Amino acid sequence: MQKLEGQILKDYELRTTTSRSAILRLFIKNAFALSYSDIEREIAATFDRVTVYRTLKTFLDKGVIHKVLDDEGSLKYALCSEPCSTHEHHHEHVHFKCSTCGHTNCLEDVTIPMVRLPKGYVVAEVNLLIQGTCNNCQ
Amino acid sequence: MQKLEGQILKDYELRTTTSRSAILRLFIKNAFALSYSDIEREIAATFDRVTVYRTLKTFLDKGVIHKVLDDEGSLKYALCSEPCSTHEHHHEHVHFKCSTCGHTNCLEDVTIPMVRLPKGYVVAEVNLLIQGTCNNCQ
DNA sequence: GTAACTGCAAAATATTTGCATCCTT
DNA sequence: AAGGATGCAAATATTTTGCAGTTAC
Repeated sequence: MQKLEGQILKDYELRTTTSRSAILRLFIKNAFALSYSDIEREIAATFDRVTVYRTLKTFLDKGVIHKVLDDEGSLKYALCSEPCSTHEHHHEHVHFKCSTCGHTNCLEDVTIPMVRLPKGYVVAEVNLLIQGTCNNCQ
Repeated sequence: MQKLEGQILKDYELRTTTSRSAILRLFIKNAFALSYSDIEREIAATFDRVTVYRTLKTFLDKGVIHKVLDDEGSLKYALCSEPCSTHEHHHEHVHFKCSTCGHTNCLEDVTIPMVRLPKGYVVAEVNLLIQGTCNNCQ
């Protein structure tokens, strides 16, 4: 079952405020990554731009959400999954961007195969962005 | 041997102008990916900001350079290698960002292993961003 | 000569900061 | 009550557009 926003805020020791709850709810409702403007589009009427910026920053700092790279270079954000935030060593992210529906989401179950790097390189973190067509848009 | 900027411009059927040559020379000189501000820092005195933006756009459109995703979400650019621009099917990029020196470069020789995706997903393009320590910074 | 490129000014966007007020705990 | 969060105003940064003058071919 999906966690509710109140619980998430409590878990991360964040105060429950209207804007945080609303933004979190957006992330919960949409399974895919949201850009700043996605969020603003849905919320701007209610909350100040600055609040949205600051809330995202707080969530990032606390590890509630993480950055998702878009192929165009625009940044998006997505909720961190349980393992992502609790296990220190979970330093891999696989994101899939569907070129049809335009949505980007995390593929939690996909693991990145070992990559052979040239001598002398040490890997700390790996990010994989895959583009193509998702199962819904086939 | 490294190609010279004049040759590159000719290859891509672009007019040879002072700013294009200068910006290309920057990319040739630096083996790593450059952000817009990296470029401006070195060039701004000589060329207008707008020219830099437009030149980068032209280079992107023609395939002279490609976008490099940064873990922070800031965009960088790097020269396309021969195979990158000539072979239609070269749709893979591996970039390595060293957390010590901060440079990001393309690992041309590294190929991305096949990734097993859930049923229904079709892959068109893959981007891998690896972070860690590069061979120089060990 | 002509189409393409550049620089300047200015518009449009995006992001950050300071501060007074309000709200959660 | 107190510290943290918000909203507003405004500063700063980033990117885009229009247009007139210049340049490569």
